[in-house]
Amino acid sequence: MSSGARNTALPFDPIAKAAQTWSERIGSNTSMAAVTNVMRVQQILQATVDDVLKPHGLTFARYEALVLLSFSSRGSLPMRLMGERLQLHPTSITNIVDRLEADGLARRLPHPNDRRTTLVELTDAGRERLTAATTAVTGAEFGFVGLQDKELAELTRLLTKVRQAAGDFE
Amino acid sequence: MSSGARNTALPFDPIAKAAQTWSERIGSNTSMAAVTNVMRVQQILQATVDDVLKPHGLTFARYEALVLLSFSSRGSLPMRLMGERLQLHPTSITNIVDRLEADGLARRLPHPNDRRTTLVELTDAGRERLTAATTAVTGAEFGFVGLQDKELAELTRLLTKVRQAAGDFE
DNA sequence: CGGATGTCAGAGAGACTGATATTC
DNA sequence: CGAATATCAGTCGCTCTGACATCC
Repeated sequence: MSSGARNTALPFDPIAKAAQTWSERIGSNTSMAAVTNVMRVQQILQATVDDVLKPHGLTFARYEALVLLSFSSRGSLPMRLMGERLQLHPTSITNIVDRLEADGLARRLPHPNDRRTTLVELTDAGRERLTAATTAVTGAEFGFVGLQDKELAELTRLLTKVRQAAGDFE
Repeated sequence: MSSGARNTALPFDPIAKAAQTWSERIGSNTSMAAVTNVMRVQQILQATVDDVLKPHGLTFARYEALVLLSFSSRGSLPMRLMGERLQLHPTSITNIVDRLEADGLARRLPHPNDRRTTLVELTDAGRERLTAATTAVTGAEFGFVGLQDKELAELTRLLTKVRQAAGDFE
């Protein structure tokens, strides 16, 4: 994770070049170019955000979990619900909560009515850590550079459409 | 990899909901929403493409490497150049080429002039595998659904702008 | 009983660091 | 000599599958 292969600034866009060769030899390339771009931009954003969060002892996945917990109205969330919102496998949630708990940022609680369920809530340390991390990550604009707010909104609109078509939500 | 947490189709968009809460409590959320969308769409695309490629014994990373090799004019590429084009760490290239070679899809060759350099070229089996995989992956439109060609092009334009601003190319 | 919830063990692919041999 | 190329060993964070205990 983090820095990656970002030392070399190529004199041309390798993805655009591949897209052109693709269209010459294979055919329509709009999907292929879009996919490659999503993959690469995700890689860039992940590396940047993780770099920013590293001094705070967080990864983006854990940061997202903290944000989610801080947004819950009751102050705690069942693990199952966390997995649903973050679109993560139950074992991934277990893993993330394990690490947050080991760092003293979150705490497991028994559910009052349903003993199958485990609730998770932020600790005071978790809240403080989240505040500091949020300052850092918004200061870096989440690694997002080069786009105006209007373009960011358009990007969000297009990607949301994809998620909906893929069945992420209704 | 592959399927992931895609069983649950939520009745609402969790990312949009988080973005709204974010703007109420923290402030401007355009970067945050865009980043989360990129992360999630990448996850969806990766899972879909890997599922399609699995019967062909390939991952997206290996598929990309095969495409790159097939696009080279001389029929072979130095490993260093592969890393540059695919934006991958040298050890990742070693890893990928190891696997392609183990599957008989690519072959290492000594460089005629520079004995530090290792060239990689496709085998006939690699070319055949690539053709079959390309048919499969284009048939699935690389997992990209819900967007018109025009929107795909716009998406590519925006993401390319991000990559350029991030210093991927000049 | 069937279904839901969370955990554990094990595996996998990808990416990193640090060290190393070889060659220019 | 320093710089470049590729490899190897080890590590890490994340995710998955399959099995399991517990509880509704």
